[in-house]
Amino acid sequence: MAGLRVLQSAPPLALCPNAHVPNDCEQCRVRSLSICGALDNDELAALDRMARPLTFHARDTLFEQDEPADSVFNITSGSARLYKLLPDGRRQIVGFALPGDFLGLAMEERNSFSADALTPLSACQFSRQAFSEFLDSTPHLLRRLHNMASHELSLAQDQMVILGRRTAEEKVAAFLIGLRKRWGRLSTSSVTIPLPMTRQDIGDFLGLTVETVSRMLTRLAREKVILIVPDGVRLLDIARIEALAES
Amino acid sequence: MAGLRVLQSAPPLALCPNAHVPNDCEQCRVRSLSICGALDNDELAALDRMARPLTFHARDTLFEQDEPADSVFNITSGSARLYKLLPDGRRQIVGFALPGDFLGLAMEERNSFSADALTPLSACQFSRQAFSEFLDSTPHLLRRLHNMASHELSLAQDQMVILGRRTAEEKVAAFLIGLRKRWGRLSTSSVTIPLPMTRQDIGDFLGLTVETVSRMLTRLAREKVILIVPDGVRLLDIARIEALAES
DNA sequence: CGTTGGGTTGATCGACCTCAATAAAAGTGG
DNA sequence: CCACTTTTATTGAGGTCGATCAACCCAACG
Repeated sequence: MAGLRVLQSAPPLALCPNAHVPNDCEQCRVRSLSICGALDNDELAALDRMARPLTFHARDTLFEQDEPADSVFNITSGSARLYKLLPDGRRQIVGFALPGDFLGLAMEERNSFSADALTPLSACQFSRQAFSEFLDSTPHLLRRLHNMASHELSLAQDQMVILGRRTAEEKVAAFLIGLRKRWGRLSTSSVTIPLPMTRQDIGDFLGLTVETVSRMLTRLAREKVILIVPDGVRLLDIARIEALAES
Repeated sequence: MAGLRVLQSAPPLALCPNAHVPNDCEQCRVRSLSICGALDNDELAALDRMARPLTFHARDTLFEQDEPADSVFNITSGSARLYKLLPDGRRQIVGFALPGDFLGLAMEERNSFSADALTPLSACQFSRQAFSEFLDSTPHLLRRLHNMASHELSLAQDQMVILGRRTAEEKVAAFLIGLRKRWGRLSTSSVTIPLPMTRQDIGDFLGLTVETVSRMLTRLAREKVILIVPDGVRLLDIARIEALAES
């Protein structure tokens, strides 16, 4: 996997299945949110034995588009961007992965997009082969995976509406509301939304240029709808911003 | 289901599971392509007993966004458009359903989009409840469903690239290439691509206006890349159009 | 026939892009 | 800890692609 660099100085960040420290899963902060939540103790132990805990630096590549998909990943902390590149360099970000997200839902031969870390990131890595076999013997895990894939599909269709039929301002508002919802599931209150990605990333997610994203954020800030803070925004007028993002 | 009108003069169009004519499935032209392809004879017979064959006129509604999703459908002939509406009337078509396609992959409580027939259409209808239970007892059908959902997700991500990062001309070219591939799986050769949808529909799928779609098709026709024929287009220069749609 | 729902074409407009400059922040090495 | 570079963010001026507005054509159909 070209460009993949795994941290050697692995601190005990892995919070999920870990081959060396069995049953680490039980302390995993994202267990109930991720695929693992579908498993009983015996199954969790079995999955545990298959898992390799990995950590990545910001900007490290998890995997690249079109390469053989030997592994699937379960993110336990940090965030990543998932993107497709056109031959001429244009980029479309198809999603941002947060803790609890599973990469490799499709279980296809090759990756249909690239993924790299936006922040230091830890994940449980599984051999696709082994995971697929485990799936065959654990139908309710398959059901869980299918539900997650269905949910992803639904989000992708929402994103199609945003990309195809919304103005720049609405796009940015919808993006913030969408992220708020996802962060909300992980932490408690969510008036302050962390933005680990750059303006360029946001633009490539929304089908806009960096400049337009910056202008729209500035405009929202000028109108006291949001407050721009380091590495995030604080939502000051949630009703206004939801009205803009209204679906 | 408001607006749903089922043809009463039901001609023997239903080619899949049929409660009144058992084992019709075996003659179903789309069996191998649809979910049914995953089943052995006994399972097919069981599914058969659950199926209600339905036919719709062009423009009939199959189901509507936000309504309770009591049924799932397997299209056996004809085509449909799947779309989301914004409160102010803007529309995004999230996909076109062709024979063999399954509607209701997500198995959620409510429909996340509306669907209506573009042509006379026949489908096998299943109670979502009953289908879900059947799924629990037939893991390889679930696997099949998951594979189809994964494929849908992948198509949705491709569409995100098209919507976010391509020009009007590229969008139209990519649309034609994408349809060609899908029709090709159903029939034999595919230089002539049926277009059962209007220019407005194409526009709402690609994030363009009717006028722009019309202009792009006219331009491609003027440059002898395509030939516009009644209810479709003929691809004259497939290399050129694939270059435009290049992913 | 008149009507209606597509489809095409032209003229004009504007939302967003492009290009450019500057500012602010984050590394990097001495 | 401070110069220096590199990356990211902001802001402005001007250009362009696709939208909007409007006219017209054509085929289907009652």
